[in-house]
Amino acid sequence: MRRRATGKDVAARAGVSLTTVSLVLNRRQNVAIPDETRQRVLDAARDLGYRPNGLVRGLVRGRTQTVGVIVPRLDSSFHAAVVHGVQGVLRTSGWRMLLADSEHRFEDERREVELLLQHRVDGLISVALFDDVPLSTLRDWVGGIANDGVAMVVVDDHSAAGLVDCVTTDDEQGARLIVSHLISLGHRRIAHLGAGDSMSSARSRRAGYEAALREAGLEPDPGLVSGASYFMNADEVQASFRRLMQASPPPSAIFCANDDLAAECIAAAGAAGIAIPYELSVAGYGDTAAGHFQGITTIHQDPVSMGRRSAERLLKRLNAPDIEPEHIVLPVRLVARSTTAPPLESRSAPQHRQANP
Amino acid sequence: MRRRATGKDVAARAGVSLTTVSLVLNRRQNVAIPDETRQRVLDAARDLGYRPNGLVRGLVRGRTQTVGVIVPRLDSSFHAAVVHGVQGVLRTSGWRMLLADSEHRFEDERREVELLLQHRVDGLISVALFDDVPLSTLRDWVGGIANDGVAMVVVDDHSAAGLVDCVTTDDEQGARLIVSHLISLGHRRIAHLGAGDSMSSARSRRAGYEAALREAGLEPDPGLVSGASYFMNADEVQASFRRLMQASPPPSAIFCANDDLAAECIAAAGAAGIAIPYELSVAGYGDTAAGHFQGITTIHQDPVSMGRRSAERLLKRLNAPDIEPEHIVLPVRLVARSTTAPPLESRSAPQHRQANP
DNA sequence: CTGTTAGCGCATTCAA
DNA sequence: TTGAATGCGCTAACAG
Repeated sequence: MRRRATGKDVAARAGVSLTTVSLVLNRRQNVAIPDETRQRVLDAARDLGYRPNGLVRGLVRGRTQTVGVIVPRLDSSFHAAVVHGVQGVLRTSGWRMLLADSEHRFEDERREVELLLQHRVDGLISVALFDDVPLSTLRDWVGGIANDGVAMVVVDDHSAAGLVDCVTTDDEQGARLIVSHLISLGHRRIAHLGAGDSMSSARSRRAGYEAALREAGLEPDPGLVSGASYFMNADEVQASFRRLMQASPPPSAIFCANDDLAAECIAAAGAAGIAIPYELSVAGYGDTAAGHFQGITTIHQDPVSMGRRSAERLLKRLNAPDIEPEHIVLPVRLVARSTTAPPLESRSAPQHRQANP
Repeated sequence: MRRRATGKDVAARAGVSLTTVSLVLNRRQNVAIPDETRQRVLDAARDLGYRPNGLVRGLVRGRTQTVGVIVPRLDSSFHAAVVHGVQGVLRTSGWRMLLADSEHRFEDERREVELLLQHRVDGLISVALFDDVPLSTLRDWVGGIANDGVAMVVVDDHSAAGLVDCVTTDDEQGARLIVSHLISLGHRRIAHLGAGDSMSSARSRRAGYEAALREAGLEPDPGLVSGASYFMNADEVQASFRRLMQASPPPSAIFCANDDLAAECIAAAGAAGIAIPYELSVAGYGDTAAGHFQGITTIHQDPVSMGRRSAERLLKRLNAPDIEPEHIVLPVRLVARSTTAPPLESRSAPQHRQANP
């Protein structure tokens, strides 16, 4: 590898000082440099294939124009879309992105963030989803980072709201929309195959579920709630599904915390010989590819926008570090498809399986 | 933002010199430091929340332990999966990743790479897909980078094979597999809705298509090939589809260059009242979510492995810069699903347009 | 308008 | 074993 040309080399070749080179290359305003000189510098730089050293620049200027982004897994389409949104904003603003993933593990995230900070990123965007850490630990950690003066935005989780900027979608409203949809179809026994309570979006979806029931004069039945995580495998979903269906009376509809769970749920129903949506309605959340192609009734959210808004907010904070932390909530909308329908008993004459209300 | 502790601060607090701090923190072998001193340094660093400055480290050491990754679009599941594979390898090796996207535009890629190089990435992984630049331009560009002594791996395109390391899947073999599958079902008039010839994978798929035909003693008919890009929209696909179906005799099967094109093709067939697979077989390529959920017969490839292999190769080259450029070809396999079947004429007595299976 | 000077924070000689 | 000195490549004051 041949030695890279430095600013000094350019200066020498152009017959000027290092300062002049810097001035020309950084297009400083309020410093007028004769076109002739400027051109000599530019030519020399081109001839030498000069590439200003970004590390040094960052070192001297005290900012790197780089933001660190951490997502749980890059192969989740949701997270990839968030990153895409972030990238779109950063690119057009001349920023770079250091990307890391946490594999959903808090310890990994912590380590990765440490590395990002060592590399002096100016800001941090974290799509924070941990199912393995208490809220207080999370808040302590995030608070510490913010306290260090690092700009940070947390996406899709508002556990750290108040400490740093958060960008989420309106999970509670989404859940409310979908449960209200089921209620308006005539369902009264509506179960929730949830995702536990460690992630704020899961908590919000459950809260929306209960709120919608109460608004309709229905008392939430804890026996109709099951599930521990967004990422349960087929067996775990099947177990949860069976537990829910053993309630008495059994639910006529199940609202699942995401589309993947809904897909598994539908599979479990199929295995049990239960016809969807005729005997059982199933709704999901998130409007992923799985939901789309399988015609699952779901809630649409827009991860690209989430990324975009996060990046915009981060850039704003970097320009004005003292603004108050904000919680940005993006709207969602119901997408009614073919896995939800009126319950059996509200249609024609009920058969053996279900009693009349 | 409070001032960050520097190595000097740590040295002062531990009552040692800067050198000692550096020695301790970098765990240099062949330098024995008394446990007592070492511990004092470690404690001081912890107390001060010392974070070694990665920029300076990179500057002084001449390597940043960072690789630049450029993909066309992060919201494509294929590209996201590649990046995920790359990340998996980098993480476990203590490397970081600067990520950029090109939006499929050569000029953007060039600009982004320039920025990455300014930031002194040690290596580059490019998922290079351009439909807008001549092969020679591409090779000149890549050759220039390699010539500069920058380690580079190109993924999913072998246009630059010989100049830098390339990692692709066996596109030609994949196309051959799928066309052979169609032939073995009895098809003789097999069309190809291709993706033009600017991307090497598209060229390879077409080559495999023609090879399979020839191996079966069928002469490729240029009139049965259409299409200009992987990213044609519905209207464009529809136009291509119509053109293909106007051939005489019309094809009984269409091999599309990717699953999305196949999905559009199926939609176009639906709009034309053509039953799939009964009247027309359609095959895709890539085994994406669209293909999976729509039951499209396709070729499975493994983008995560592609990313993984690329990263491994890059790290190897960084440790041994003079190894010869290699072209790594990953295997693919046929996934037969429900959009392909024997052609109409080879079954029972053909009726006018529709018959009973 | 342009050159000189002084760091940025750390790793790495070379001495002690 | 540890410390003092040097330099990585560049920008920003400050002069001239």
